[in-house]
Amino acid sequence: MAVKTKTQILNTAEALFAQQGFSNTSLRTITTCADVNLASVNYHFGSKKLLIQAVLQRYLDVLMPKVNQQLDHLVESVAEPEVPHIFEAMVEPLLSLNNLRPNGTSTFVLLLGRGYSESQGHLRRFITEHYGPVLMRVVAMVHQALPELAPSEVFWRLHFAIGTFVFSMASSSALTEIAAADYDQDVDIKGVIGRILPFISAGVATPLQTGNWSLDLKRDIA
Amino acid sequence: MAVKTKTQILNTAEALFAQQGFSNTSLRTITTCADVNLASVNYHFGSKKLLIQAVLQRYLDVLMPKVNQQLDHLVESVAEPEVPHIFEAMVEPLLSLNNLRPNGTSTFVLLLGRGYSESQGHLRRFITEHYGPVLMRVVAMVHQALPELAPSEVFWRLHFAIGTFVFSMASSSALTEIAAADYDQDVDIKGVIGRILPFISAGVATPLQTGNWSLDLKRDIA
DNA sequence: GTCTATAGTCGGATAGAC
DNA sequence: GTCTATCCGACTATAGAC
Repeated sequence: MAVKTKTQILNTAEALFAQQGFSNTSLRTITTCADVNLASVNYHFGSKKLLIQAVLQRYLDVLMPKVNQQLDHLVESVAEPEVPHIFEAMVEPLLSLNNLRPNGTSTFVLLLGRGYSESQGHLRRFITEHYGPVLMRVVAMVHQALPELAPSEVFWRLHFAIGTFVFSMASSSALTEIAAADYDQDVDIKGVIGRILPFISAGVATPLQTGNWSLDLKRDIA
Repeated sequence: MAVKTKTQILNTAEALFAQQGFSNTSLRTITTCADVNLASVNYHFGSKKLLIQAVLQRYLDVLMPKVNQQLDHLVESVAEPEVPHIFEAMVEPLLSLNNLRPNGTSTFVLLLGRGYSESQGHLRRFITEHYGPVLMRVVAMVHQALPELAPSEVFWRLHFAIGTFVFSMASSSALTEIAAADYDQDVDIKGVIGRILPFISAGVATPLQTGNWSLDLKRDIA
């Protein structure tokens, strides 16, 4: 029963964090749902912050090496990988999280989104400290595929892509429901990802606007 | 002093909500910063939830008619409005919120993002109940601009676009922080919107993929 | 309308017995 | 490792004097 309590807490916490967010999920709710004692969280993890990090670490420790591996394969087979190839390379590692745990993919992406929008500094620091090199590599490869873009522009577009991904995962149950009801479609998470990839690839790789967007706008609406 | 307290609360609350989110902003903080009594919030608004709705309503009552008006102008001047035009048409009303109040645009968009990511049901219900028709109109116009796409595909892409926008706004403090630290950039809300528009326009209007994306992927990583 | 004071709730964290 | 019991802080909301 020693190890079991710890993983039981992790499993329950990640589900609740993904559903309700970090700050809206209390340790009391977690321990009640997990059927463990309230004090055991602090015993095993030290604090709520460290529990949050542990929940994400379980996924990142699997995901990041696989992404790195896929990028290795990519640069071996393609001399100059384009943006869609780079994004495609990340899909298989993401989907493999479903083998790790039921609904592992969507859960992980949801947690990632929570980390952003609740903007708790400790989480971002934790991720960049532990998995910085792989993240840097992705950014560098995208930049190499789009040399005409300034580094800051690459930064913004990649975060927009993450935003698209995260929001869609967060709403995916609602979205697939509507799709089923209104369009008679049966779409799973793989299907959603398949629809997102062209969207974000086009967004990231779109050429720079020649004129000033705002000025063009002003003219149109004047 | 009768009306003044009420608007003072609204002004202070919206700034704090935008900065820190709804649940992380206490009535104590609001009333202290507004230099009014703690009990006055419940006297004027009834509850924290209704205060949140009142804060957003002040913006939506100005924004939504303007969006509708811009769409009127658009269909008058352009026979077949394209996707970028439709998105552009929403920018001027958004930016006009800066005339309503200092930093009105960024405040409103931030609030909207918070509303999604904190996913309090009452807020989304409030918005769709009060401003549904204008939202429906936008969907119809985008579909008209992309007749080759199935309605379901339009549905998916518009939600991707919303996701990009909402996530970026909700995380904009985190993003602008990183941009300032790593790229020495000082980006305001107009800059963020200007970067998002080309991204989501390209994503929404991208041609359908000829082959099966997932199968291409499988081949690449096999 | 505005204030003080406080009730009532829920949160994270810990001490100490077992 | 696990439990009970509890501390202490922060919050929403309200009652009642002015």
